[in-house]
Amino acid sequence: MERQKFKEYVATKGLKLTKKRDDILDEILTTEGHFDPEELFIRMKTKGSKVSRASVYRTIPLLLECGLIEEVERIDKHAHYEKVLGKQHHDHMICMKCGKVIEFFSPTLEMLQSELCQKESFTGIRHNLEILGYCGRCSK
Amino acid sequence: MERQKFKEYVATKGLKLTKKRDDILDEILTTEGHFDPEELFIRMKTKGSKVSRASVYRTIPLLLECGLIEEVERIDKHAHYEKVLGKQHHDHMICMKCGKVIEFFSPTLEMLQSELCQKESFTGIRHNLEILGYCGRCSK
DNA sequence: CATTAAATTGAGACATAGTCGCATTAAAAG
DNA sequence: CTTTTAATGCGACTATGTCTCAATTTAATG
Ligand SMILES: [Mn+2]
Ligand SMILES: [Mn+2]
Ligand SMILES: [Zn+2]
Ligand SMILES: [Zn+2]
Repeated sequence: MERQKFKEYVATKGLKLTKKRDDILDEILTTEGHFDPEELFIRMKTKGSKVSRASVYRTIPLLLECGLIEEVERIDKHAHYEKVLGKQHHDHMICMKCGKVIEFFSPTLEMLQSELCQKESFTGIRHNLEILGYCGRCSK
Repeated sequence: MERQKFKEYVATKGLKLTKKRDDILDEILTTEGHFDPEELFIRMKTKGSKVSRASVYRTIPLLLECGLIEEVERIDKHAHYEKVLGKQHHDHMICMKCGKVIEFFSPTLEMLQSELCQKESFTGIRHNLEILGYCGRCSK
């Protein structure tokens, strides 16, 4: 069904549904958790794919635009994404010691943000909340 | 008083309070709003300072650590900072069309985040919330 | 199926942000 | 003033991402 969504998106944009784009989507769909473009590219290469780095980087914005993936963090100078799939939107807590990532979702938080946007006459499209600190294990 | 704080920080760390570090702090203190390291460096160069790019980049983490500046955004692959000075902590809404940045602060939001951290046994140190969308003018 | 126009691709050059090693210089302690 | 230690500038280097362009693929049309 993700492929269908992508196909439709690509069609409405007058773009072509190519084998390479499909391969990239495939690899992302079978990836659990967060990923970054470079790592994705290397993984595909390792598996024998003939895809190029440029194509990986060029496909990511398309998948973002049609809502199949989201940017979740931008740390250490590079972007990280995750597939949206059945997952509902969530934000992240990141442990500065061990790197553990805790995903959380709070309807109250989302609501509050809507209110804050309204107050500023701002039309919020998306947001990114990262809480940095120490996980339970590392706080000790 | 900022210089004093920096001086103390530097002392406790066994570092030296050099003229260059002082110059960089100076330039930041006279900067209104957000800045990025590259722009700061160019500005200092233009004003005739002999400071090097490396020193600017090396001083920023020190100022972060002692709480004189904060990282506020990481967009377009590069980091942006702002001085903390009298300003209270706040988060940002960023217009994806005109680039306008709206600063806001909500005690409720801060409180809620504390609760969420507690629920996850997470010790939150700092956070970064960016809401992307369209400002009042650009929503029209 | 063949033709064709438009989009996509890979390769590698290029860009940008930031980091690092090392010889030289400056700070501060005695 | 001397000594020790840290900081500096320079430029090379790294990492992440973007761009150009010739060659290829797609998909629409006949
Ligand atoms: Mn996630
Ligand atoms: Mn701000
Ligand atoms: Zn941890
Ligand atoms: Zn705007």
